[in-house]
Amino acid sequence: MTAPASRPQSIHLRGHNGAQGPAALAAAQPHQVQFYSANAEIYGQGEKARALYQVEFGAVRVYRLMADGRRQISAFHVAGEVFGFESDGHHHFFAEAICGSAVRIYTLPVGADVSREILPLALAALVRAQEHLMVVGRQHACERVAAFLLDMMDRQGELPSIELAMSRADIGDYLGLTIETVSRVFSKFRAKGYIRLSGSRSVDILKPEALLDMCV
Amino acid sequence: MTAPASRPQSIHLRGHNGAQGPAALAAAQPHQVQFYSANAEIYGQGEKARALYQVEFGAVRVYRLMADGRRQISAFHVAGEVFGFESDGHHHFFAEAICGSAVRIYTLPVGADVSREILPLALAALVRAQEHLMVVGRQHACERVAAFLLDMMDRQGELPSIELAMSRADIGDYLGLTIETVSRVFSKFRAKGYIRLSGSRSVDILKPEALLDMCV
DNA sequence: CGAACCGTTGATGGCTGTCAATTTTGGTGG
DNA sequence: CCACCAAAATTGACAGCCATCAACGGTTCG
Repeated sequence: MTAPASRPQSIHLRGHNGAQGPAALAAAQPHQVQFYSANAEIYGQGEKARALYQVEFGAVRVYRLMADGRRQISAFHVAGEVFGFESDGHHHFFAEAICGSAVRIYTLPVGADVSREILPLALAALVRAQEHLMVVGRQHACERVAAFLLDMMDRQGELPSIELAMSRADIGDYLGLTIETVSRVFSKFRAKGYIRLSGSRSVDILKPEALLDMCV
Repeated sequence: MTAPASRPQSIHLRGHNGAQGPAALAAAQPHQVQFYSANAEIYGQGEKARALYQVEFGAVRVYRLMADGRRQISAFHVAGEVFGFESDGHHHFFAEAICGSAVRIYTLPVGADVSREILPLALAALVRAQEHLMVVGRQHACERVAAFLLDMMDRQGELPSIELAMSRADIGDYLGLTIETVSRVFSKFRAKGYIRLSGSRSVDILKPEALLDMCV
């Protein structure tokens, strides 16, 4: 998982909310594809923002840090998804490649036509963020992990077998849990027969209904 | 706090991220102002969305419910702020007046010109939601309440004296805490001399630096 | 004046964080 | 192909924070 571009993950390009897909942003200016190796920074908090990013393959984490090192990942992005929205010309977050990844970079000619294309993407991101708030704010550890696994399954074509690009630490920082708690929940799900693990990053969802029930 | 339109809260209209204010959405169609009494529903989850909303006075909560009644408030909105963004033509959340409130309703002629106006508002909302994720996912109870109080102070013109429109239950559901925990933290802050309470909804911020320090 | 609601405070338990040790995994080099 | 190593993941013990349950005071409204 350290070698750049080592595993294209999933090339399934279905937009998650039906709002975004692999199609190019027609009105954006000529763009380029940039490769990032694992843990490479795509942009940093405070940087000037003048582009949008679309994952070609690989996976990206977008996060924020506190002074003492606590981290909150606000979103993961996989192939086809667009990220990098910012509100005042500056990035408020960090974005890093999780594994070797390719990202298409759209520079923005801040025009009305672009707004029309971008708005639905931004709104979808907003809804996702707000829904994730419910997970982090009001659900127990098991429910959070269940929601995460189902979300990942959903994004990888609803196949019952998923490949996680991210570590337990990433998952924990996404769900507001520690690595230990994430690990314990994985073990618990395995013991109950809900999932099967082949290595730590490969998960078979054996009983999606059981996981779905946990989300209430 | 129950009588409609009883207390205009703050008419200070400074947009929080500098991105939204009291100015009308120029390109939107003729609009109307609607009054809502306390706890009145403005829109419900699943409803068709065809409007944006701007608070004239009062306060609004936007939230989501789980089947068992757990609630997560994703945002509060006060005078001048715009809410009601949705991604696929349907509302994914509930919106209610917290106290008697007036809301200006903009019906949307889905055009490019409108997108240009709305996009910055949507992006600001996105950043706020993602920042709130950090609070809920990674901060302790005291830090969450401190962040909340400072945010409220910020929105009411940075005056050290703030009027809370919302109950402890609302605050708890916003911060991912119980009413008891919220109440305990308020008491703790009062004991430490960080705040002073005049009634349960009126708060004087005596040591904003102390609260700021807690947010790390 | 009583009922209902809201907020506060106390006692207790459980979930999850913390600390620590061990095992597994994945990668490297012989 | 196997040995070795560092990093990641798992598991256990324990503590602490916060949720839960409960009781009580204050305020509002009928």
